[in-house]
Amino acid sequence: MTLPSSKSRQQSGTGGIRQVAKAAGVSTATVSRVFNHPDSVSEKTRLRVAEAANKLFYIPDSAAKNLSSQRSRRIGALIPTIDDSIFARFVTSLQRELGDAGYSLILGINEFDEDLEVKEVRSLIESGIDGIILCGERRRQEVYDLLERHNIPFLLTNVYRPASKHPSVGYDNYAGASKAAAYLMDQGHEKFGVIDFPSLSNDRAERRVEGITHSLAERGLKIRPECHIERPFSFEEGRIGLRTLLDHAPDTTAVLCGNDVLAIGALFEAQERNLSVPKDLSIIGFDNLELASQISPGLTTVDVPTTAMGSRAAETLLLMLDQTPWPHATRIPTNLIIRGTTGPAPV
Amino acid sequence: MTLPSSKSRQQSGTGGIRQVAKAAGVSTATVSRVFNHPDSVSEKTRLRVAEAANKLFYIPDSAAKNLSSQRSRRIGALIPTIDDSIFARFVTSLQRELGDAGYSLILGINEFDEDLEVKEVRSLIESGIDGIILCGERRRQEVYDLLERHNIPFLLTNVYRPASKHPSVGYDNYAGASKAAAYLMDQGHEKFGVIDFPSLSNDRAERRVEGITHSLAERGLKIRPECHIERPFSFEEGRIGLRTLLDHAPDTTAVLCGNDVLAIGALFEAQERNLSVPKDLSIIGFDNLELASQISPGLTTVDVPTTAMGSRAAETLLLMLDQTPWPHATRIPTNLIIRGTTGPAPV
DNA sequence: AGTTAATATGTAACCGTTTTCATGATTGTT
DNA sequence: AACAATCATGAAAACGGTTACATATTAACT
Repeated sequence: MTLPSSKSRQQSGTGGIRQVAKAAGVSTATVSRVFNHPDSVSEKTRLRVAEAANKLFYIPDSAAKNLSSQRSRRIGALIPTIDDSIFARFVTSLQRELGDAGYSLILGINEFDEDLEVKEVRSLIESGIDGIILCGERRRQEVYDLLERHNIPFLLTNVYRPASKHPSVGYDNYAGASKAAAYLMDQGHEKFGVIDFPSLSNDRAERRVEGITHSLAERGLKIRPECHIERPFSFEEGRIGLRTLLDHAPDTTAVLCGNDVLAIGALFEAQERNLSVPKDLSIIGFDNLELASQISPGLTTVDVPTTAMGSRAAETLLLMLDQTPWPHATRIPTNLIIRGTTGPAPV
Repeated sequence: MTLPSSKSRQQSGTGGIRQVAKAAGVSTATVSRVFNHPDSVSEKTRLRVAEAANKLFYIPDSAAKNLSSQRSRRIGALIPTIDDSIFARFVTSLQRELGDAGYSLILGINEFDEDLEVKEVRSLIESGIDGIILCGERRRQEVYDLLERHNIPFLLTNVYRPASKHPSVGYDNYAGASKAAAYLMDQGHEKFGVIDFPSLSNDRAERRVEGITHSLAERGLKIRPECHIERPFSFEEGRIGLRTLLDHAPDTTAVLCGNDVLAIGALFEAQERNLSVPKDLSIIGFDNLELASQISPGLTTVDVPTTAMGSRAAETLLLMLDQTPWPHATRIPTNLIIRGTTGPAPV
């Protein structure tokens, strides 16, 4: 007497789709079609299957789908931080657009740590992604190697680099910063200070500084090295930045900051020192956070439309995944917003 | 003469693992073991397989892995926004902790939209997750139904609910807010205003209001309905909130805000109206953003250690996934930070 | 050496979908 | 009415791994 040899390692026949198929009295193939090619199924069957699926709260298993279709519909985003409205809005926008297209976003936050970025890209690849969003251009070569080796489409963002071999969607840090510098020179300023991220680890900051330097040079001006302060990202650091700057160069009349947080920190410090802004000192930021318009005086800054950048980035990456021709570099325009922290140089 | 009926829809025998197996002269089972249970394979074979895998740049296919192991090592987080330092830090902390444990985080941002949350939970389940992090307790019942039906462990965060049947890790909004109210009453205030999120769609806001109401009631005070202003999240809305409040009740001497952004907006409005804070009006926030300590006067607020909450949440969810007993409710302590926006009630 | 226990490997079922091909049911054409 | 063309459905083979069980091999005792 032989029992049916039960070799199964798990209960069998559990496939959600099979239950739906049984409930609707059709084959699994038909159920699959109802969801993926509804037009190829007769109205009657479609309704019956839909009803059965509903009743059973059927949700297709993604691992099975992924395996069968050979794509994961998942996209990774490697970003330095989300505790900064600019990146937060960027990620939000990415998530919305990619989500609408049926992709989910996997986040890797590296806090400006390049080695961590390498680790994260490796883990993203292992976890199986269809494409990846990067911020900025400068990073460990290994990241590019890994991505290319595994044939994963990727897109640089927050940076506009038409000359790079990699596609990009972003704004022109160089142009934005030089526009700001030009405006301050038009107001008669000659003694400048710069407070920005450490540019060694941040190519965007570096580009901004280049923009400023170049713009000043055109009118025969320059920034003394001691007037170029590099500080990490926080209001407090902006304060420290201005303090350091004024210690070294008390005659400074205009300060260009790499982002609004540093700028607002600097503004607070100026106010605490009873410096009148903009009468004694002009301050200019970069990003245009909501806060910039709410403090008083309002912060003059360079507006960066991050949400738009997110949409364009998502759009572009989706084209890449589709193998549809995509724009190699998309430039998101920046805009100088003049408010109350800037004015004519003191006489 | 019959040809071998070729029914395959794709080229066959492509499984990366099979190539490795062939190259190393072993079975696929052995290759799998080399990667997942190396101790069960002899040294000699292990080396041979490892070499073959290396030579072929073998990376296991995650979809196949997921399908066969029935877990994805992916965790979803459904949060209202990341454009708020509190949530940004929370998510950052989650991502770090989960990442260290080999999980990736999939983000769903719903902008306080409950219907969107339902959609996102559905899409998360579809995309295959092992567990999920939720914020707050109140939401569409459907979310809970879906999660339970699909047997997905989930954890409520940002909320401490020992009495709920669902596990939670968070702070006590009720206690935090009543502590703040008590402090203001100790300062002699009697005419209160509240500016918070719309509590209908936010149980945390509701709990805070309950805490305040209860705390006031203990001393025979109450908040008139027209002094309870509900506004969405932004500095500008905080301004509008205070404007509305003072229109309805110009004699208000203390304002409790549901978060620092609303509170700082209210502070800006007060300053613009030349109300002296805290002499004429006391303002208190909730969250303790960096900005709260930097503006002047510094904002009195309730500190919420979000980063710690993120770690504990990650930790707890991992225990749940492991089926190791986990704490049903973890309370993250809040702390009243007294700064310059609060003081004795005007005489 | 003979028996037993432990260890290493192979075989094949299974995870839950998608899709190719075959078949059966309809419809349209003359 | 006969035949072809179209449409709807089903059967079963993939997708690339993991793992229960069987089997072959080696080590460990009497």
